[in-house]
Amino acid sequence: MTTIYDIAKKTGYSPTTVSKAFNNYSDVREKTRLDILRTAQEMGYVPNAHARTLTTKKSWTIGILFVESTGVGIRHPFFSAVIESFKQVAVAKGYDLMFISKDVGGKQSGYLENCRTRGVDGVVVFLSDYTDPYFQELLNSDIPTVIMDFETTQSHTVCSDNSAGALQAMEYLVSLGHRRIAHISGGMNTFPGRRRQLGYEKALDQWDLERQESYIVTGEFYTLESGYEAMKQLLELPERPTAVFASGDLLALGAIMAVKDSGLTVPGDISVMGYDDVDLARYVSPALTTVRQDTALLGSRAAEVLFDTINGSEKGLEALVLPTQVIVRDSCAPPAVTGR
Amino acid sequence: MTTIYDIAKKTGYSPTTVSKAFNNYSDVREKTRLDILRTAQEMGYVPNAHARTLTTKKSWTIGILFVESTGVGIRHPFFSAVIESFKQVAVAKGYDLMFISKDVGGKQSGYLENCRTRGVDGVVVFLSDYTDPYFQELLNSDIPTVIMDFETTQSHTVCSDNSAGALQAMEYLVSLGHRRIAHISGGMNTFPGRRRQLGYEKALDQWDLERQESYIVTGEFYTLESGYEAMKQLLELPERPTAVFASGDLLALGAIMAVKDSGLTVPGDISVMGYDDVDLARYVSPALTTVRQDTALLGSRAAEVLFDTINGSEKGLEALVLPTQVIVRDSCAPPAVTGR
DNA sequence: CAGTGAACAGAAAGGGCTTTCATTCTCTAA
DNA sequence: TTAGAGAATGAAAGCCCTTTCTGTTCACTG
Repeated sequence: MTTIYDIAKKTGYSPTTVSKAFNNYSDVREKTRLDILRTAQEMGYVPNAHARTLTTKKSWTIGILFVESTGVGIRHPFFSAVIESFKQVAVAKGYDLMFISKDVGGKQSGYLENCRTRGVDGVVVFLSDYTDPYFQELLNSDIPTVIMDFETTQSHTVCSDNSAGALQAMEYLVSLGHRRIAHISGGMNTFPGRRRQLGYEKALDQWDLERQESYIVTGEFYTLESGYEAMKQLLELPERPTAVFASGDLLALGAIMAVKDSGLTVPGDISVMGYDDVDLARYVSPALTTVRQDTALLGSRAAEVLFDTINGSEKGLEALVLPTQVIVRDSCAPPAVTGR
Repeated sequence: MTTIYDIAKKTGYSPTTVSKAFNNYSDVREKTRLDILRTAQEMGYVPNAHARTLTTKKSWTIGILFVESTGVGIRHPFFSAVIESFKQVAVAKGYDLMFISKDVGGKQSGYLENCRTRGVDGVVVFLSDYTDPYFQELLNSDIPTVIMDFETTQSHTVCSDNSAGALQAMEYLVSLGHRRIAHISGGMNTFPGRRRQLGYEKALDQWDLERQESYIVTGEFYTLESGYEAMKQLLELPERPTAVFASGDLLALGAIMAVKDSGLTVPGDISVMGYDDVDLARYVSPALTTVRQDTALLGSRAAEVLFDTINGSEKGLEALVLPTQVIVRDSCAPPAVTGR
């Protein structure tokens, strides 16, 4: 492995000058610099990031903290979409991304410890369970963080406007003429789930819609299966809703299957609306009407906020809330005019 | 930041002993070790991975090299599924994962350079274009690598048996009674695409099926759109195929759309088979009959092979080829008995 | 011609950890 | 009692790089 000492020896300059040449110090003559750079090239020199980090305390590494309970991991479409766009900004600024795990070197520890050990310059956080004590520990630390899909005053946060998104969805359904609209909630233990349900409830007030306890059913973990079960319940109601707003696309797909299985049609008998606009929403039949989150923007804005902090801008904590958009496809229609 | 020197000072032992205590050297008395560990805990000591790497030349980091042309990045379902399972093995063995980009610190360089700079212990490679000169450079280096979805004698490789998978697909179609089977190829410039097409052609021979130039159409980039276009072409053929084997699920979905748009049905008029079994294959209608790759196994086997190499097992190069499986759903049926 | 400042270069001290080798201490056996 | 064997500990060098501070040279200025 070639080091700056080897280059120093070969060129006759000191290691100091070699280092300076690489770091564009002004007190190195251009000719000297070129000489050193050329020799370095010839000798196949590659700088050692660890040695550099050791002295500069800067690792040019961002940690990705991503924990969710269902085991899909990276495959999670929302996560991967956001991270992809985050990554582009990061790479452009010279940072690389590293996954942070809870245990380091086989030993049970915590995120914070792993972050410190690895010396990351910042962390981007995706968590389904924000009550995780290890996460709290990280939050209380001085490591720059940006948290996705959550709100707290302890860190920068970036999320889309879940409540308003739900409201938009409801507005669309109302505009089609629906009055009996049910909600398949993602559950109150995830932040977006809570917010979307809140949006749903706001909508009930706002347009003075029928409010029934039984119109809110919870589908755990945003899975297709739980969406199916939730819809089954809704279908058995004496006063069946004419439309259903599901807190996630998979929930909506499950709901659609349940409707079909019970011999009814979507959107003929029941309209179903999703949330997220995952890839497959356009491919299913009927294509899913849903609320899209701007994942690309979420990722890039998060990156910008984080790098601003890392570079010491004193803007104070940012709580970005990004707008959503209703994507109209084929799973919603005006309610059937039934005997009344 | 607490260092071993701080602990040394506080406990009265030397830094050497402190270091040894952490690394379970046998020449540290148990009492001493416990004393040191407790003090470390109290002082909030966290080891510095960079310092350690600097001396040991081991970073406990695996680089992920993933480059593809279409811009989906991490969202790529095959990639993310494999990496997720790879990651689990890696974390269990104490390694963390880091994305390797082509340019390091804003400067254009190469994967190899970035790997060396970051001092990764190994690399797992996903590339759509294996002729990339930067990749060749890495391949020729001495950094342990495992390459997914590719075969070469210069590195470990892990891929599923694309050719056999295609053969299985064809076998299934033949078993349904099809004789005029077309192929929507992913193109010859990706390794899996080539192999699958090879399997298709083998099948033609094996079952003595109708062989027509025009039965092979290429859908670039495995996109839905190109699948659609490819199918359009096939539909215009004077002697229309009764079944189509597509090299990827999105191609197949596009094909199905084209069939529907032309007023025909799947599988009534034409059977369509995919490859990959992406998540959405089960959700579309008709649910897609396809060939599944065992992504979990691909990832974990790749990890094992790589860690074996890193830990110096001298097993020689491995070229793992994993079996595939036909997943029967609703997009294939026996050919319609047309006027003959 | 002394004095000044710019331009260029290098010595040396770290940064936090590991590892080799030497040293000290404590027993045991003769 | 003492040589010798372990057991326990530590000194010091090294990993590769950055940065501060000092030193030298040289071209000018007044």
